[in-house]
Amino acid sequence: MKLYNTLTRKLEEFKPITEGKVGMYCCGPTVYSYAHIGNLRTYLNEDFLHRILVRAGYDVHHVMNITDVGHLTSDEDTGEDKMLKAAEQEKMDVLALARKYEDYFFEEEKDLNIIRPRTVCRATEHVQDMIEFVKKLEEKGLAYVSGGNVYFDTVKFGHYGELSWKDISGLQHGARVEEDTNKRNPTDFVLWFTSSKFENQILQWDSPWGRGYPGWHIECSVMSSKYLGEYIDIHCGGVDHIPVHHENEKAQSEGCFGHKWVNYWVHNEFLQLKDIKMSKSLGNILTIPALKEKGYDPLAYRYLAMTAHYRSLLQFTWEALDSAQAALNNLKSRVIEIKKNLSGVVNEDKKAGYLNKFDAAIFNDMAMPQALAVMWEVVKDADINNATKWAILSEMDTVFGLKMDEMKEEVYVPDAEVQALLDARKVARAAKDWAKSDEIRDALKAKGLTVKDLPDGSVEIKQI
RNA sequence: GGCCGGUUGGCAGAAUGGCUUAUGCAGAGGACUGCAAAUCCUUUGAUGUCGGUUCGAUUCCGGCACCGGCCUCCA
Repeated sequence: MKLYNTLTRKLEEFKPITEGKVGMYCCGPTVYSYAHIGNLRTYLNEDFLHRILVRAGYDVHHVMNITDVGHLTSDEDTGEDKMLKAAEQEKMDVLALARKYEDYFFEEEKDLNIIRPRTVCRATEHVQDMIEFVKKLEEKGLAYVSGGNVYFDTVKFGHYGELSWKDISGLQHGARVEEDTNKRNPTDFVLWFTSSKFENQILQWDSPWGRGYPGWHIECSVMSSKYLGEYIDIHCGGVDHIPVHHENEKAQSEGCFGHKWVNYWVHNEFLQLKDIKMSKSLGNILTIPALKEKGYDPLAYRYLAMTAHYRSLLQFTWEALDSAQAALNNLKSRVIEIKKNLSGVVNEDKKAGYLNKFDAAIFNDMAMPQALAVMWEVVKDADINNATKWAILSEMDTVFGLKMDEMKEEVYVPDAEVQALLDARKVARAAKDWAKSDEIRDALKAKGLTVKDLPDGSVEIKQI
């Protein structure tokens, strides 16, 4: 399969380090608040990648970190600690807060049918490993202590800036952020904090440099190498991570290991809300529970995410979500119809033809919109039987993850009151008393029930 | 200030040097229905702008306009 590699800015043929296996590390959430649907677009895209790799026959070891250690809002020794701030606001212990939002996060992922990574690792449970890692960097002369903190020396590292194609000399340092005068170079970043102003930071550990806590980037280098080794096939994250977080992870990892670290860097574009930039720090977040409350199926959001390529900005509008929900509903009724009668022989030629077309799309840098178009072709193909359609669709759904196998007619059982209304309407219709019939239909509609008069004279009733 | 990306029908969003510019939703017409709903059939509709290259450009190149991103934390 082909993947776009941020490092080379090119589409490259994917080749695993070990035949048949893929090690994939994805930056996970910082658990001080709910994950919003923008965050989740990235995790959805990573789920598609995971599923596509599985379809390609790989044994995928998917690792995701949970950032549950307080980290500053910047690489400087300034700013505020987001976790600590949230914990104060919610009057909770920091760790309890982290667990709470971690649980919420996986609930949302479950609603979106995202496969849980094989390894989920928490930063707070790997602090000793981080200390060892920083010690190695220190031994190699790539770290220095200044003002009590330990910093990574990006100039000594030698090839900093490769990922974001950043020219260090051209950076306007301090233009938008307070300068940390402890640093030797503007791009240097903290590996271990001891002298930050957060004396009441609850999550602190002893270290050779004093009591403190780790810098933000170190956890990813440490945990990824712990679970995947020093060579990683794919590293994912949002595009926002390219210039700082991933650049820093890469520098410290390659500095520590002494060789190339990640073969393919895959970055997801943002979801964009019209007129609003949604971010946790601004507090204007839209979450899966919020969508559910408005009556949307979380899988409608999953569907929406599939309609755009992962490297394009996706404009989120309520109209777009409505259209995704409508498409999902239509798909559901089609799938239910298809599954009602699966007798007959599968047309293997047609099946192979469609799946080849599908694979061509997904293996070409995850062209999910095109894969969806192929799916609709199958659904609407009048020349193949249901057995063939279902054989194709069920395979496609291992990638789409729309739970097609669970789609079934929802049987509505009317209560006595509703049944009485239905009986009364039946009588009215038999007498051709249309006014009365319509009146009852409106009354049922007010209760959230739609009535369909089927051609055979029976009545179908559904909850809206 | 520096560096990037984008502009496709009503919305979202693919693709492509020429053939009907996917797909979903919405819209229109018809069948069906007492009327609806659902379904089925049919169907309208788009490449920001000005130039250039070319037999031919939505696609390649350049100017302009507008939108967005990054250089701070962020998926």
